[in-house]
Amino acid sequence: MQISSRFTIAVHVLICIEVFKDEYQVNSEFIAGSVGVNPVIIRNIFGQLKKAGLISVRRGGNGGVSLTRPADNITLYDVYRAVEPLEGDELFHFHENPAASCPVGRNMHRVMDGRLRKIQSAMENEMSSMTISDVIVDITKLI
Amino acid sequence: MQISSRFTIAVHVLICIEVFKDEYQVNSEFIAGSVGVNPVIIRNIFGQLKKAGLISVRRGGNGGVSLTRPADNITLYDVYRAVEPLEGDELFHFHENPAASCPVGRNMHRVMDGRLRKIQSAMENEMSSMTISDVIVDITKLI
DNA sequence: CTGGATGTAATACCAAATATTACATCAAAT
DNA sequence: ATTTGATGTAATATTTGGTATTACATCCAG
Repeated sequence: MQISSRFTIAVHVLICIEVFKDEYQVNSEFIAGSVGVNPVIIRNIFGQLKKAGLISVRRGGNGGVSLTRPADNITLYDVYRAVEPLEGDELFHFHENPAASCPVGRNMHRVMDGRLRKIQSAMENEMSSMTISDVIVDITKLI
Repeated sequence: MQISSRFTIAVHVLICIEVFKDEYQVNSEFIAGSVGVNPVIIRNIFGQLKKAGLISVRRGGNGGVSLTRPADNITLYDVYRAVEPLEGDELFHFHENPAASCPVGRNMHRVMDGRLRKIQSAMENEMSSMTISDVIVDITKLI
């Protein structure tokens, strides 16, 4: 199962906010145009990014969004956590009812939990090493 | 979005095959009992593990399954790949229609693909470092 | 031939992602 | 204060995928 596109959309959102902040009024409609989705999708992501403290949103006629901290202080992991709320922060889903009567079923969690967490951490650490600023640097070169 | 329980179930299946091979006739019904799911779920996973070359399945009255190679030569990544068929092997899902007219939308893939792949590789490398045998060693200690 | 296992189609249900409409709410500008 | 234009969010629909279950065809050993 894939990680939903909300993650890449959220990255796209943050990049737009930073790149176009001086040229345009960056709002949900503007960003929706760049991403290619419905503005409501963007607004919902606004809500998640706001709750995570990554952006601040202004309502009203001159509304729009802006970053609450420098782009080099926002990692891809921050974004991931903001928009992919996993139950108990667990990337892997465990089958619910292993048989307590079976020596294997009874111990599956004990032997797997640590390993699954290690796998998940490897991924999260890699995400933590990349910032929105890094991505903007690369995209600016291409523009 | 979580990785489906097929992965942990498949690990459970392989462990059962190895641990109980001398004591019981290990078939879909037996394993389903240990995992706590319907036998058809197990049979479908049999199909995926078989296609990946990890197990061989015998039909008929004395049917059942067995590993095709030593448990220390089956990594968690092998299992993951067998049962989580991702489109184009991509863990992350990209929004489909970024605007070609926008300098950010136009270049999102170029600047993100490498990073996403690096994140995914970190996870896959970690999985590759763990074998079914490792898990069995731990579970045997607990039994 | 038959019993017991796999293989798999068909179906159902549920949850989540995504899209869309509609409208309440809010803030700034006039 | 009214208007304008933006966010916030509820409601709904569609689609996809995971999971469960039944039914039955297929196959193999004895």
